[in-house]
Formats: sequence, structure tokens, C-alpha cells
Amino acid sequence: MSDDSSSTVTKQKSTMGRKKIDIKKIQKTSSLQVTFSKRRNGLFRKASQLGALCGAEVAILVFSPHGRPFVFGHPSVDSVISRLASTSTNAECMHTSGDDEDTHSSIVQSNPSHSGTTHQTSPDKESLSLRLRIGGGGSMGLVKEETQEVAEAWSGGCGFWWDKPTEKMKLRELKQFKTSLEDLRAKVGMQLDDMSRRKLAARDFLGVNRNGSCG
Amino acid sequence: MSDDSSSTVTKQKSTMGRKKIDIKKIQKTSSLQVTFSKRRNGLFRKASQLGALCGAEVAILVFSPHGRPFVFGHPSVDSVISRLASTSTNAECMHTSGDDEDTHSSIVQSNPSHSGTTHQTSPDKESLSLRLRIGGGGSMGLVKEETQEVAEAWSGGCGFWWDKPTEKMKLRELKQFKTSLEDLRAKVGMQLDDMSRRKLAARDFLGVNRNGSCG
DNA sequence: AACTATTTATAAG
DNA sequence: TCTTATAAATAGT
Repeated sequence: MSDDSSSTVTKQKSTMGRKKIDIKKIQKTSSLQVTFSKRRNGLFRKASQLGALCGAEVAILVFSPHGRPFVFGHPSVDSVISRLASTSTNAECMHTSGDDEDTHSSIVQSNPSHSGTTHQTSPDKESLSLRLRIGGGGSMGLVKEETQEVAEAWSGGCGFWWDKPTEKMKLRELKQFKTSLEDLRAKVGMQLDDMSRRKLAARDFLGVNRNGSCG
Repeated sequence: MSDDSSSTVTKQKSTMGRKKIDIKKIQKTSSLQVTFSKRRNGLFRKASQLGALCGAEVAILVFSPHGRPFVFGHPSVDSVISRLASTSTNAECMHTSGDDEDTHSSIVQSNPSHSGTTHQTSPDKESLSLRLRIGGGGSMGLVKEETQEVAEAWSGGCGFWWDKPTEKMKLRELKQFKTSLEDLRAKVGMQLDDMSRRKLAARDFLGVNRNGSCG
């Protein structure tokens, strides 16, 4: 706000400011990492806001250029995936689009099981050796310190989680994840049959070519 | 840039401009829908850019407040989900990253199968009766008209897709999705066993309570 | 990791 | 849906 620009001294710009870039693969490794990190955070922030603002459920999986996975979920990844699984049981539609720089790959719609917004599960902290390299933080005056810790404990590590899972994982959550997967497996199994049936029915209904593209 | 504010006529602002809002559940239904739509698009755009810029793979699932699912994937949802599934099964080591500042729920790490960026499947448009209510797009001077159309066709329906799936779906993709699910089912199955084993081993190694919370 | 000048995203209308 | 003023995200330092 207040800036005595009336002064004679020329305040030279300390930075050039943000520059426009085109959406092409970044080549420079260092900036690639920085950008990935920044934008991943930005993406998750947006997702979080979408969830909070609209009561939407969101799950995001990201594989870094190096192949490292990052997951975001609101209220949780498991819940969203489970919901998709159950959703898919009754359903069938999907579509893919594609182009390159600014595009969505596919958009799917399914059934509304519950429209209520379950908010984020509170991070029950009964971690084992969770606080390994919590460090970080700093100027964040927010209430989600707890989540913060958990997230960092998850992301910062040198081994992969399935190798030394307990080093930074809550056994409770491991169990939950397992349950979730079992559930998913069961649902997927049902869905496969269900889908086959529906697909055939749909094809029949439409009377479309029952020769090639949709066997 | 150029604005002759020196003129006597007061150019009254046509809009009040963007206002700051707090990230709480929007109550007004109409603005909820508008906001959801805008922000979902924004989220997908960001995800797309992350993929293009960094060669990352991204998958997003969103359930609208009404329960309608929207999916985004780069290069495709299936590929990312499959990768997650397979990821959990193998193992190798790498280094860390880890930082976070806003609100993620959880972050997981896994193995780098391939760091290359498989780019998006080309949009073979052989939809059935896809263009039902395409309407839309007017002043969009971009190359993604197609994507735009598709997105609208998907989101702007009044019925649910599982009710009238074939109205906007490619049977070919249904088949692909099924295959993908079969694959996922298999992988999940393996992972479950793998996880059980590892969990027990880890528990043993740590000597933690083998009574309650981690059955 | 902090800082800004800018570009983008968007709340209102 | 289209515009506009402003809030936010972020590229480069």
C-alpha cells in the first residue's frame, strides 16, 4: 500500500516477476523439480478448496517425473476410490478425449450414493515412529499442523513405504488400507460381471455393430 | 494499460470484480454449482499442465456434491490407477523429496517403473450418440474445442450416465475399462497377500503391540 | 526457502 | 455464458 514513490530514488525491481511460459515439457532438471513441487502443491490446494467449498470428494494420484507417487484425498483417498468402485458396479459410461496441452483425458459420470460431504478424517496420531524428520514447517499459522506432520512423515523418506512401511505409517491405517483394497477387489469382481452384462445389454439396445469395436 | 482517467466522465465499474471468499461450504445452490464447475475445470487444467510441464502422470476423481463423478487422467485414468496398483507390489529404492505446506491428507511413495511420459491417447471419436447437447462453446479461440464439447456433453446431463450410458459412450472404451479393471483386480489381489506378509514382518521387526490396533 | 512482478484463476454481475 | 475487477498462483531471482 504505502510506498513513497514520490522519493527521487528509483526503486529498481528486485525480480523480473513471473514470466509467461508455454506448456511444454521443462528440460532443465532443477526447474523441473521446483516447478513440479510448486504445482503439485498448488494442485492439491485447489483440490482441497474444491472439497471444502463444494462438499465434493476428490482423490488425486500423481506420479512425479521420477516415478514417485503422491496422493491426495478428501475426505480420504480410500473413501473416494471405494466410492468409485461401488459406483462402477451399477454403471458404465465413460469417455475419453484428448489433445495435448491443456486437456482432460476422460470424464466419467456415475451414481450418487450419498451427496453429503464427509469432511476430512481427523488424523488420529498414534503413529509408531512417525516423527522421524518432521522438521519443516515454520511460518504456517494454521490449524493443520497435525496433518502437516503426517504428510511429511509420509513423503519424506528414502525407502519405499512397502519396504519399511511401519517406519512412518500408522498400523491402523495400514489395516484400513488393506480393508479398503479387499473391498475394492470384491467390488471390482462384481463389477466385471455386472459390466459385461450391461455392456451386452446396451449394445443390444442400440443395435450397434456387434462385430468389431466393442467385443 | 491505457486508460484516460483524466477524462471527466466517471467510468463506473461494470462489476465489482472478484471478491475474496473464505473456504467454507457454499450454501447458495446456484453459486455452488457455478463454482463447482469452474473450479473443477480449473483443477483439471492445472493437472493437465502439471502433466505436460513435468511429464507427470496424474489421475483425479471428483464426486460432485450431487454425487456425479468426474474423472481426469493424464495420460489416462486407467494407466495411472494401474500404475498405482503395480507400484505397490514391487519395490526398489530411491531418495526423498517431501515438502508440503498446505493440506494434503496423505502422501505415499512407490517405485519408478518408467519415468518416461507416455502421452495422451489420441481422441478417436467414434462415439455413439455423443453430441446430444453439445451447445456451448462460442468465443473459445482455442484448439480444445473438442475437449470442451466432450466435457460439456458429459457434465451437462440431467440423467445419470448409468441410466443412459450409451447416449454418450464409446463401447470400445467400456471394453478397455473392463480390461483395466481385470488387471487391477489381479494386481490388487497380489498386493493384498504381499501387504499382509510385509505388515506382519514389519510388526515383528518393530516389536509393537500385536494385540490391538493393527490386527 | 523467500520475494515480487506478472500471469492466471475466478467471484460477481 | 461473457465480462471485468480483483484475488491467487507462480516463474524467475
